[in-house]
Amino acid sequence: MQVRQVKKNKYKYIYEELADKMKDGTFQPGELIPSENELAQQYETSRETIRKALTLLSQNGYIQKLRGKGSVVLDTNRASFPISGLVSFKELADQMKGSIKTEVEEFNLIKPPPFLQHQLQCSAKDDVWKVIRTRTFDEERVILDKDFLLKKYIPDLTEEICGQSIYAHIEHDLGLTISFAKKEIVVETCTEEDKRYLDLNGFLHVVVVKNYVYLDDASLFQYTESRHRLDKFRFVDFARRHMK
Amino acid sequence: MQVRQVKKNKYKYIYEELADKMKDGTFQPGELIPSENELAQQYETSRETIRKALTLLSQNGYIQKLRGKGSVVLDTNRASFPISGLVSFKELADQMKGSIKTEVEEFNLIKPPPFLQHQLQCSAKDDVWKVIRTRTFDEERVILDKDFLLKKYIPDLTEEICGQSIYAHIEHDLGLTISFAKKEIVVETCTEEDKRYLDLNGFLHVVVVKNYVYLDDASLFQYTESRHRLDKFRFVDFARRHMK
DNA sequence: CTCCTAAACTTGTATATACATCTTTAATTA
DNA sequence: TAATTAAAGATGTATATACAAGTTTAGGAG
Repeated sequence: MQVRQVKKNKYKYIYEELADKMKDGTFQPGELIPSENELAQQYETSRETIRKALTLLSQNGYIQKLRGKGSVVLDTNRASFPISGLVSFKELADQMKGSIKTEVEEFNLIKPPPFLQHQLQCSAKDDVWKVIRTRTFDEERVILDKDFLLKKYIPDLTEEICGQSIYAHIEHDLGLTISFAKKEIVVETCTEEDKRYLDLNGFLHVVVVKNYVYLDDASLFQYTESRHRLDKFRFVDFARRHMK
Repeated sequence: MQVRQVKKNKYKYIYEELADKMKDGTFQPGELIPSENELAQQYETSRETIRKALTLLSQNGYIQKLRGKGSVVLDTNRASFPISGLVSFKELADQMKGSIKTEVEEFNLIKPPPFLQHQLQCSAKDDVWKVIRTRTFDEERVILDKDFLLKKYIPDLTEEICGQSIYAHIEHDLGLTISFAKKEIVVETCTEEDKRYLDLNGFLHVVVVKNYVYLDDASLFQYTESRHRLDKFRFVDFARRHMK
């Protein structure tokens, strides 16, 4: 247990620690975790701070709060449960077995055509990084990622960075915070580009995940199309109904 | 403005009212809403209560909180934005144009085969409602919904209810609260059942949305497969990254 | 006029208290 | 013994205060 700064993120620390205990099995699904008052004593903090941590756990599908009873641990073991969207390919790949490879097929700076101006809500004069990458599982290219990033937010992008993780560069190197995304999933017929870059195995359609990604200050900085071969697509999500 | 009960849901009321103001355009995207202290004065409440309402708005994609600046209104106008999953067909249909029709194709009580026992985490002796419905848009049957509900939670289901909205029956008639769901989206090759019930127009695959739906007390009561014709499938989502 | 600084305002975190509401347990009463 | 009641314990909501930390504004120094 590390030293905590005075007024900073105690509840996040508690959230992380409790989440870890559920992931490593210290808390088993179906069990009740200690009550809010007990936890407040254990962590030498107030009940409200514990409640903030538990609210986070509830939102992310770790627990269900039962009024008058306690907080029961939910079953989150469905293989590699991403706990809701916004997981980059790199993060996903880290959790998976098998041989995974990323190849940068195209990398250049462009002036956005009209459709991109619309998607990125930018002008024709803005510079945009265009990155096309393929993702290979078991010697098959099954995902085509088309990334468009505004240069005004990401000034220094290289082909090497794209071969690793763009998100890591943004968050670690640039110190920016990716905050939220709007996601749309549809199915489209394959384009010539899909046929050129992917091993389609005769499939005529791809699942397209369109992502509009925003920074901390609510500025849209990236539009991404992730094009998946039908048989290799899978999306899992946890959703609460009334968001209380 | 209605009378509020003493210690009940003031922050939810404020959340609803502010959300309405964003939906009807009183607050425009890009604008800053009044500060927390101003809102606390307007609603004659404490800042903490306002903060709970704003946290909800943030989680549901209505606003972005900017430290030191204020809360900016996000653009939620992308046509019929469901604001994250768990939207039933009935709720969705209410928002859409065109002729939409639901037809109950099968309705009976069964003993669950092994695969269903696994999906619903129940025993072979439990009674399960099996409901198969088709959804028709513009004279084409494009969605096949296969619902399996545990009778011990939903004792009195009728074919009439299934023709309307099962969710409304559960929440209004039975007074139960649907709390959360785990969702999985994959693509599968069409089954004979798909071909029998849907107008597939030559498509060989369907998008399958598998839903595990839970009640308030964390009990799993429903497993649903929603099978969509490829060209009619669309899923939109709002997701925050670090869930703070 | 320009630059810098300090004040004012904003959201973020931590703590404390009070009471409501629901569940479970224990005690009481018939 | 059985049913009812009361108490204890759990989470939910509302309020208040204090300070931290980021942003903007206003004012002063040069």
